[in-house]
Amino acid sequence: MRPKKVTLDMIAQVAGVSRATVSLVVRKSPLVADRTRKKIEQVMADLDYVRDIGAARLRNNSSRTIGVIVPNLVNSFFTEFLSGAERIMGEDDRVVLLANSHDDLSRQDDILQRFRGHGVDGVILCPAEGTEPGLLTRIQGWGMPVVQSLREVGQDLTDYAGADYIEGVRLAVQHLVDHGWRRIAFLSVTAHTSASDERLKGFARALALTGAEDADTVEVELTWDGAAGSAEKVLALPNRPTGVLCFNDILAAGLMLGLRRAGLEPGVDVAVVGLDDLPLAQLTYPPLTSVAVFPEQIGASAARLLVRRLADATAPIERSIVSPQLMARQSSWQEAD
Amino acid sequence: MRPKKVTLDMIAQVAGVSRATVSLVVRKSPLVADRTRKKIEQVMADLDYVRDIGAARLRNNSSRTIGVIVPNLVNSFFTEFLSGAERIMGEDDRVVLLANSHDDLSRQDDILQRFRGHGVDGVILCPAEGTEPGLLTRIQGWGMPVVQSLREVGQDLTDYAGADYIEGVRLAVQHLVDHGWRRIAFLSVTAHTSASDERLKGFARALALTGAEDADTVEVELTWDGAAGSAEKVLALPNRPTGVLCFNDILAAGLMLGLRRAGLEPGVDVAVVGLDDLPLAQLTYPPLTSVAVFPEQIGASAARLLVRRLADATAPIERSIVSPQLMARQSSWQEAD
DNA sequence: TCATCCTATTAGATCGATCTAAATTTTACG
DNA sequence: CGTAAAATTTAGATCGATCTAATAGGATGA
Repeated sequence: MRPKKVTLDMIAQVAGVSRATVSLVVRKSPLVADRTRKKIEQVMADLDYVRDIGAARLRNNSSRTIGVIVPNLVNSFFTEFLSGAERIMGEDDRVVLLANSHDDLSRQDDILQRFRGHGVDGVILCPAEGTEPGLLTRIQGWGMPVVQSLREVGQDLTDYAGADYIEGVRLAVQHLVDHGWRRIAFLSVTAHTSASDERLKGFARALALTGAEDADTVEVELTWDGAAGSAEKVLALPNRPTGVLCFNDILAAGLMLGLRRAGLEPGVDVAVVGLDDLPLAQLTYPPLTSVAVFPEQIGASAARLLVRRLADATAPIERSIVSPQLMARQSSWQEAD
Repeated sequence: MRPKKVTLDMIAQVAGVSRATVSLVVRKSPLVADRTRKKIEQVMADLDYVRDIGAARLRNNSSRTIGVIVPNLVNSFFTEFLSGAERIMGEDDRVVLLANSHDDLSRQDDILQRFRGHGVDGVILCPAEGTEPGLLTRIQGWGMPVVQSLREVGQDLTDYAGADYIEGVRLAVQHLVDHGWRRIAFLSVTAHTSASDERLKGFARALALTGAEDADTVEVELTWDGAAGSAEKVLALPNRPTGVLCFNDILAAGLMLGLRRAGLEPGVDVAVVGLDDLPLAQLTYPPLTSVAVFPEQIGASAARLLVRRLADATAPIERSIVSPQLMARQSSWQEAD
């Protein structure tokens, strides 16, 4: 029924050479005479040959496959991240195995085993909440290179690609202060990862640096309900803030809606600033001031770090940090109209 | 350096049985005696054995890998779609290869070749703009089962999972009419795929069905610039609409901003309705009335269709259509406040 | 006791490409 | 022309699991 697969042997047969020679052509070795190469390439094209990478890997141990594990996929942040990683891997003629840990440790373990069984060459991991540094060393013990991204566990265990949220938060706070919003609160999330720690740390530093007044930190869940209820909590702060910096744009958008429901005009009565600059930041009303962190670029960097490590397992550990950029919009900066 | 890989042979050696028996245990065959199985399982656990699926596939032709090709990844619609597909495949102990065609035909071809080389068991394809039906039959000629999703090319060539946009559009138009917005325009995209055709067709039908007045169709590019400029075009229509139905929520959100910039209040002066009900629909101001199409479910359905076809290549072709649901919000339905 | 039928296990070939080491052909040069 | 050196090509083993067909060891029944 299904047409027999075209193999190296067939090509060899038809071209009148040995399997080994054809293999050399496939791998673009310079050892083959030009005339021979031409002839073989012709036959390959005629028969529509497709090299079986699985079989190749069995012998030479490179599957040209890498795994990416993200903790969720509903946030479009991760989509862009993936998109960047996929792009670079595609350029290097590799393929991306995708999996979603849902921030669940045992699921994350399952995925790693599955990836291992599939012989992936390496992994880009955004560790699930609660991941222990031991996991990283265990993975490396399997001979599987890892790059962490967006979140980090352990100190200098692996290469890392991420955003500079410390600087991002500083930009945001500086911007608020520059526009006269001096009593600032931070709207954070209940889940604790290096991603939230970093922002909190950045917030403390930025306050010190700018001399702004700390109106405290509020934590909500990173869900629609959490976002919806955030305004209430923020407005209940004893020292009511004039500006609020949010963990990400989703919370910021939710906060703006809540403020409005409470009769306050975002950007006029209270300034709101988000982080990440997702596409939705441009679509809220008023458009949301946010700090762009370029997830596509982070994904691409993570991929590049992994490719580099695959080429040289002994290279020194590297960190690639993408610089953030403030996108000032009307949620913090009403122009006279 | 890197610890030698644990193979079936080693397990066999240690357990004092043959490789073949161990293989039977791995595949959970009932042919093995209980005592033997126990012993072998113990050894596998002790040595941390991981079955090499690539090697297995070489012999038995199932890689437990499927490919998913989407035309872009920045739209969070596709993320949710992916998330659903990945979930079902994970449940079936399969792994997802992800690739992004960027709606580019030659890139789509490349990806298919790459997938072929990796020996994927099947593909979920959201065909790039301009894909010919011939491609589908070609893929099937390779012996590679395909499920189309979200977009469809050709008639009943493959299984298909998608949303019922005809009904979705009907719901939206009916809703507009019910709330007194009777002169309705459709804001579409310049790229023509089955996805846009279906919505346009649905629009024509819905007008006929509800007796609403056609205020014409406007096409813009599905980009931020396109969305931003859409209001101008809509307002320039000779027969200025009182309600606008949009291709998706991104355009709808852009349109609302544009309307506001032109001094019109969305939901009061002009009703706006989106399609897809992305998370951002709840975060715009006013919150956007939209038709939920449940991309996560569509992705899951596509995956289920593919799993089914992998099990039985001769099964009749099936279509799985998820029913849409109207989410009424304030962009079309101001309550007195 | 022996033929028969299970049940449990296994030897050996096999999937498709790559690697090693050796064989063959070509070229170069005295 | 002869032979060493260089350039090409190749036979055969190999990666790790699965499949086929055959085998060993009981249990059963006549």
